[in-house]
Amino acid sequence: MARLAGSNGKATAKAIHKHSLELIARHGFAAVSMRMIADAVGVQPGALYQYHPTKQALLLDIMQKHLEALLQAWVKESQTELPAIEALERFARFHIRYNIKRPDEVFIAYMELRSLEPDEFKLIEELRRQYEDELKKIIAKGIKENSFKVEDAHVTAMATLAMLTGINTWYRSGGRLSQKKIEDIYVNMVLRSVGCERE
Amino acid sequence: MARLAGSNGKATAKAIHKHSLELIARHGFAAVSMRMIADAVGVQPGALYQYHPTKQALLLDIMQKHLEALLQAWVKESQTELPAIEALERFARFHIRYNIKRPDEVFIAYMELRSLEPDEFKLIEELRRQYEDELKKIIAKGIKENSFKVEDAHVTAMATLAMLTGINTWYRSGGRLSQKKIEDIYVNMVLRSVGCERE
Amino acid sequence: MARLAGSNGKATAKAIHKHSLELIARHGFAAVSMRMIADAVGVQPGALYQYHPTKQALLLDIMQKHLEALLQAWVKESQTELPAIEALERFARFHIRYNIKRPDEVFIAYMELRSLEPDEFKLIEELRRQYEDELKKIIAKGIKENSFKVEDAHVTAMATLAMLTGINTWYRSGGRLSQKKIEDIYVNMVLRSVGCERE
Amino acid sequence: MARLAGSNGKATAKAIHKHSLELIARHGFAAVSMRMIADAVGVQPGALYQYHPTKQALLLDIMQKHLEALLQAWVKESQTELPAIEALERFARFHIRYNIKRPDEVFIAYMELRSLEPDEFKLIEELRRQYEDELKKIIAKGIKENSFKVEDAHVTAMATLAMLTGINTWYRSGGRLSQKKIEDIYVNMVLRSVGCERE
DNA sequence: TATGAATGAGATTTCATTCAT
DNA sequence: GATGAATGAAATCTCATTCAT
Repeated sequence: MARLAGSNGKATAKAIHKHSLELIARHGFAAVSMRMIADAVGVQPGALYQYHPTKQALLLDIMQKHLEALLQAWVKESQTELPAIEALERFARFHIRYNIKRPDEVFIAYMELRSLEPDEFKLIEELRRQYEDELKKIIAKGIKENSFKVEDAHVTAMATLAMLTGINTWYRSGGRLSQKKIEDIYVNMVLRSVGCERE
Repeated sequence: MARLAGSNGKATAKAIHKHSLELIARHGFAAVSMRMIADAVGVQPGALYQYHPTKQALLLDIMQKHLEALLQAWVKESQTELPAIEALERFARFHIRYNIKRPDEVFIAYMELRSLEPDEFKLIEELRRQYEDELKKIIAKGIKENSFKVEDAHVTAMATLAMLTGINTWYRSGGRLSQKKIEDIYVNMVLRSVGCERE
Repeated sequence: MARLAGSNGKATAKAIHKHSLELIARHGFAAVSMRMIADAVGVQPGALYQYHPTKQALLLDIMQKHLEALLQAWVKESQTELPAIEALERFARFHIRYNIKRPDEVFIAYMELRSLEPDEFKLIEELRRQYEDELKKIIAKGIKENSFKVEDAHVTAMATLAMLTGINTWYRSGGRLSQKKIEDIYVNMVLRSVGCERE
Repeated sequence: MARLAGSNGKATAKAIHKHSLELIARHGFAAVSMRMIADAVGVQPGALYQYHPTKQALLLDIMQKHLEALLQAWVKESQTELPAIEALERFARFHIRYNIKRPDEVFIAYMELRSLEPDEFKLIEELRRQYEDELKKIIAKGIKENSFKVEDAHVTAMATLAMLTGINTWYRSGGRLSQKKIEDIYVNMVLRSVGCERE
């Protein structure tokens, strides 16, 4: 009918974001219908189009916001003057902590790349590349400092990221291991894998 | 119309498998229609139902066949009496070699779990668990033999698999590094990450 | 929000009329949405309902205003005491001149009759009939005066109107022929077609 | 569900054509929904897409088929060696007879030009131009033969066509005048309008 | 006088699936 | 073994309209 008493654009926008996130992470973008999202939000499907012109645009918004927030959070956390070993540890801990709290965003950013149109894909890939570069820079520094013993900087970065991000495939909060413990285990594995033993 | 001269069930079955694989890997199960598959195969959509009772069954068939073949291939390759270090190296090399040749199957087996019905999911999860157990056994052995220094057998197995399977996210045949070289780099990282330095 | 500083009802009403006219003429009533009109005017769709209770009413307003203005203009132009030949020429020149300046109104009045509700249709048809009757009266007079040689007054009127109104289907201002020249050509054709030669 | 016993593609295609024609002529292309057509035909809306890939394509098909049939019919009817006066009469009679039997096609071909996409429009315009050229050739011949007295060949052709096609706006079969009588009246008006008196 | 948020209905189109042939 | 014709349901998106603000 019309505008409901008490209805509020900002609140609806947030609700759409939240429920899209959950639904797309659980079922996949292609398997989630606008009706499902609308039902979750508590509006009619047509109302969604006040906030995103297409279903695609909704997906792009989710991915873009996530990656931009990730980058910004790392920029805040990182310290340029750190030795490579400490920088790597800091990166690993940051990555685990940030991602473990946002499993849906992380999952979507990785799984739904194929659902993007070419231009959208380029945009997201660029953001992802920027984040990967942060790790590559640390590894390159470690090599130059002679603190890391690795065969190939690029391969090492990819392998490290895969390992760290992989936590999300099995971690459930409240499980056998505390988050802190998991962080420690992974940090040790990562450091050993780049050939730097800590006693 | 009736059966076309020269039409052949076995060939059609294979073609369906091949094209489903490619299409589902590229676009995702939910985004692939039976018509798309039929077009790729060169038949009418109805013909697909001679080979798989539903679209779901087609997906299950693909995933099940892949995991069973993977397990069987590993059984053939593995040697029970090997020391853990060598067994881990053998496993890593096997995993890389096998998966790098079958990116579509691997991708689907990982990505489309959520597209399965509960019963189908249980079946596939059981196969996946069997494969993971092979790696866990090796790690457990290494711990008992005192050749590995790891904090947690389960976490180590998960992290190792994530690292190895992650190759598929960036590897393109004909790239900068030969497959052999990649194998070597990853084997070294894996061995170092479980705390066992070689030479 | 509330009324914008500088917003002005009269100006908005005029803008709605102008842009509706253009859009409906170009795309057809059914193909024009209230949103399209609102965008062209530069307001939100809801604002249109301050001026017309429904989309239908907007269309009726356009058609009615046009036909009433046409009739009034002819009343002003016509002179009852003229001989039929001169009256016919005057009518033809008037019709061409008036319509050639208002292609959108003419087009809509003819094309969108079917978009009207029965009652609206009756109202518009009555206005149109009044205008046709003006021509029929002239032709009847010419027959009585023996200055026209035609087989059927009604058919002649219909044919003449079709011919004259047809100009709008091909005329573009600034074309090969001046408006004056077109008028002359058509007047000659019309007069000849009712069998009255002028030397 | 599935193919119905006795269902037949050719018959359905014809039914779609017939009912689309009627509905679009009555309500206009934009105001006719695929569901309306499907209901008239007696199938589900989806079934229409076995015959035309889009609603647009259905419209184009109707217009193109009509204009091609019109041209072909005229080619069959025309005789190149006729004097211009007789050729014009023959054209006028053909046009009236052909169009009076197909009011829906004629109406759509004229009214729905604006519903076409640019490429479709070009295609239809070209066919329409070919038909107009047939009349223009006759008029040009009459001018060269000195049997017509007209000011401008193009304008005369346009005016003549408008007059003739205009019959469809008021003619209803079974009305006051027989079709033969209407033909005669219009032929006389047309001939007089090009300045050629017949006694 | 106008906006901003929403509705409920309906538009075109696609889909998995069926089954007579 | 495969086609050709169709279904019934659902998808994305648009629309006229409403009404609190």
